[in-house]
Amino acid sequence: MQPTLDATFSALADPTRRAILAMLLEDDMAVTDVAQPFQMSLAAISKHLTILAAAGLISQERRGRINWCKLHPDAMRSASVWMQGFGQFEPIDLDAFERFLEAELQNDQTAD
Amino acid sequence: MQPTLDATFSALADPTRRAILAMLLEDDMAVTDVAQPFQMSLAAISKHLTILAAAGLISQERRGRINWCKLHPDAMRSASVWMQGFGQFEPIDLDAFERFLEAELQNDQTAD
DNA sequence: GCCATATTCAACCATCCGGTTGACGATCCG
DNA sequence: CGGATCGTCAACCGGATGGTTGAATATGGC
Repeated sequence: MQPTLDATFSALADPTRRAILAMLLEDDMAVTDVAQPFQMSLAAISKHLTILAAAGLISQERRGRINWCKLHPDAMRSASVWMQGFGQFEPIDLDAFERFLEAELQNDQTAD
Repeated sequence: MQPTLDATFSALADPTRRAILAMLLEDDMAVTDVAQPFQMSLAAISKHLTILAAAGLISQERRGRINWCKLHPDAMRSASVWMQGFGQFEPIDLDAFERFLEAELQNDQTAD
């Protein structure tokens, strides 16, 4: 069963969670490593990850004492298709995407 | 200035608001007409419309005592591009979109 | 002018959300 | 074994969110 549009969109509505997804684009990560760039507590990040997992956007696989987080971009498909129904947006503008990613990361990682 | 991804995604996170957008795909509508299919109060719908307008997803133009709501799908572009950066989702699947729309409307309009 | 219509405003309420801290349960390592 | 590391759980907190109702403000039509 696919997660709902509700779950997807509200998971994506938080900048911290979007930044996490962007980080996971690079590689799978342990929870502690995901949390490292942020100012908030580990517990807070853990909650965010739970929400992302509930929306199907990531999976968490425990190996030893490490919980590996893996991106599942397919979970965005429904939401993406839904939006595209409102107007065929250009297939993909990677330049724009890069700019967004950078902005996101700068906003959220608050290099101290 | 473009509304933020925050505003866009959280506006889209509510099923009522998504249903409203779907309705506006057909045509511009007055607030009262937008509210008609829903069970909640007019004031509640009015608030939803304010949120959608703040996110740039609709505009409201007052003509006489009627406030006309108009869809602005372009406001979804940033969010759409952001998501597409996580995987090139098929350009557009109109069939899937139709199904989603129908599901949305059935869920939200709660034919009394 | 007066009444109905269209819409927002203001106050209020319950619930959800994002964060905190502190305790706890596992697991790895020396 | 014992200590450090990884991560979640539970309780708590303040502020946002989604809804309500009732009054207020235009505007339009007779």
